[in-house]
Amino acid sequence: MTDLDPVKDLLRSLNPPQREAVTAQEKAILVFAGAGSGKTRVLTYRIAFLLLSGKVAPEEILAVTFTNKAAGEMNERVCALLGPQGQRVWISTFHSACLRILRSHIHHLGLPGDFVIYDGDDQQRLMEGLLKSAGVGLHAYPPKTILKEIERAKNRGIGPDEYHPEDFNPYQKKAAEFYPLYQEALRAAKALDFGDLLYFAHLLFQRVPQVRDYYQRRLRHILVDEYQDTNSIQHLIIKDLLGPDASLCIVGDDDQSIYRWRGAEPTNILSFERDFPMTKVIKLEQNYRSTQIILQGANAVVCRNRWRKEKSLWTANEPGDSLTLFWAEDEEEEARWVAGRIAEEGRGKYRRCAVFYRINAQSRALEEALMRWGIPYTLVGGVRFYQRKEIKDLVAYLRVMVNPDDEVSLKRILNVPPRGIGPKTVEKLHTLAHQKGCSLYQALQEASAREDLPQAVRKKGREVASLLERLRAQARDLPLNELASHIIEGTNYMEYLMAQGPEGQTRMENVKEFLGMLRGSGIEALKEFLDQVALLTDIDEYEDGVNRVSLMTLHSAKGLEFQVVFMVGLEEGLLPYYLRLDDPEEMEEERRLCYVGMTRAQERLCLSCATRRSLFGGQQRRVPSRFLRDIPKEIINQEGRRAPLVPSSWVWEEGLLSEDTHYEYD
DNA sequence: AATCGTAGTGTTTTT
DNA sequence: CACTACGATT
Repeated sequence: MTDLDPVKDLLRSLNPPQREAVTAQEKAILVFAGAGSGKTRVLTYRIAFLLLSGKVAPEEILAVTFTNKAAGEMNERVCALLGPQGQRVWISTFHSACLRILRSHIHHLGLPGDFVIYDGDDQQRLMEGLLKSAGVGLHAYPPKTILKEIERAKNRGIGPDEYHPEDFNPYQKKAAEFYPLYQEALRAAKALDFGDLLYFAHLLFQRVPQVRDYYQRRLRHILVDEYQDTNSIQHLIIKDLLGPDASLCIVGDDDQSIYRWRGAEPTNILSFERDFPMTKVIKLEQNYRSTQIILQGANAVVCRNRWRKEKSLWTANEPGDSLTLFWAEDEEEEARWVAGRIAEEGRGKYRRCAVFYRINAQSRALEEALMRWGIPYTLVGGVRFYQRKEIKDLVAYLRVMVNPDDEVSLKRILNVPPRGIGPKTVEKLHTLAHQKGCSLYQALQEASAREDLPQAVRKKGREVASLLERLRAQARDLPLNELASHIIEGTNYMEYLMAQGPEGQTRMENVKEFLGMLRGSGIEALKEFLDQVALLTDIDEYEDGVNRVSLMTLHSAKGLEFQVVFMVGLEEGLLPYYLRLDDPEEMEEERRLCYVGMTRAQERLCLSCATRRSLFGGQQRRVPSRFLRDIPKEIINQEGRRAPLVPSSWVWEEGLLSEDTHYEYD
């Protein structure tokens, strides 16, 4: 029987701390939510609770999630609880939220609202151009490294004029030099990079108080998920948005912080109470997801971290089966074992199963084995769909339709497919643009009228310019898929791909798939599409509900759960990854990564490692991961061959196991 | 300007 | 192994 009071009805299914988190009235609420403790539920119920109280309107709530997919799911769940008014709650990622804010207010900063978003690839091309024209060697100063420094600065809210690192290393020196130039180039291209989306949002709030006040007045409740993975600038943005009377509820788990390398500051959550003195702290420690044994194993791994908030996750679930460990000869045997095990465990219900690995390169052996067993699978991530050359080419065309000033995109397509506009011609166009102080696109328009340019250049220029202009006119109101078809026809793109042999075949498939994904018509729909594409993540593309095994990296696995989980490659150097062994803090993050993977499992957790593995070209002898060693052996059931016990005298070839890492199985 | 071949290099995780 | 950069050739 359901209660007539919807609020009571809502709260009945929650445990006491969950209920407390949902109903708390404090201005600052910090929820430590262990893995599988129902935090998404708490967040959605809290939103529902606020709305049902009748004192809060949907527009007054902002919920920030980590991925677009999570945002979409939360939106669905809120709507399921409340009906259509749930649609009006603002649920979004940091990046999407900032994008929306900037689209309507960035003009206050003297930037146009119809900017495009540059991804890492675009950033690199842009930086490459700057370095080249400044005569800086790309080998001595890789664009990537410089960009990393700049991004680091942006993530901490440091602008181009304030960037003066104290312990200048050569890269930082170059970064300091090029940061302003880079920003200028972005501005000229009417583009913002990922970092800018956050940095400019913060800048906007700082410089233009009336915009900040508008949001502060409007937003009475802000909720943030995965707070352990926020960086400084995101923390600042939350503070900007939070008005004096608004309440902030953050949810997170320091044990699941796995994005420190990307600038996330777990201190944001750990020192939250210091930032907001009257914070109400709630701990969700009951796990509803996993068996006791899975939890015990995961805890054994993570509790060895020194830098963590003490907590005790427990479950009322069954003890469950032992963890399974398989010691393979090499990665192929490992993959065969996984496939065989899935055929058995999955019993045709493949969607129950997932395989996690540290790096994408590991997926290959698994794919081959699964294919051989006839087991359907989906690969999350890897070479991202929108990162593929052919797709990026088409996206570049579409971008130029919207924003001809986008120089990186224009340069990308100027000679794709090849139409005789090589580096020399581009150079000439560039000088022309420089002389006239106009954009490359305008220079292209004018090229045909210039007597001082060679015949060939004028002709080619005229052809491309008129093609692009024609398409641009069509972009105004044509359905997007038709527009894209016109691009393909107008450029003979398919013929170009066809000439690339068998590889071109798959590319053509991709292009066709891309065409199928285009919806709507007109320039506004196009803009919206481009925004979406820019902020898409691997996991956003992941479609659950299909009956397939899921293959993904441990990072992508965050936030998901599966009945049966396989974690492969539990070896020193792979997990923990060899590049992160020296720094103890990074080492702890590897440990958390392992913990995140393990806690995704509901019923069964199968672990594996190999004694030999060919990776990066060569074959390497491998030693089992120290994380395996931390799991009490009473809960491990070794399958197949008995594990080769690892004598402490084994020192890994590359010296990754130092002598003080006493390494012994008994 | 385009294309093909070779040599050399460096391999994470992603908004 | 896969990718790129660069150089020689068409």
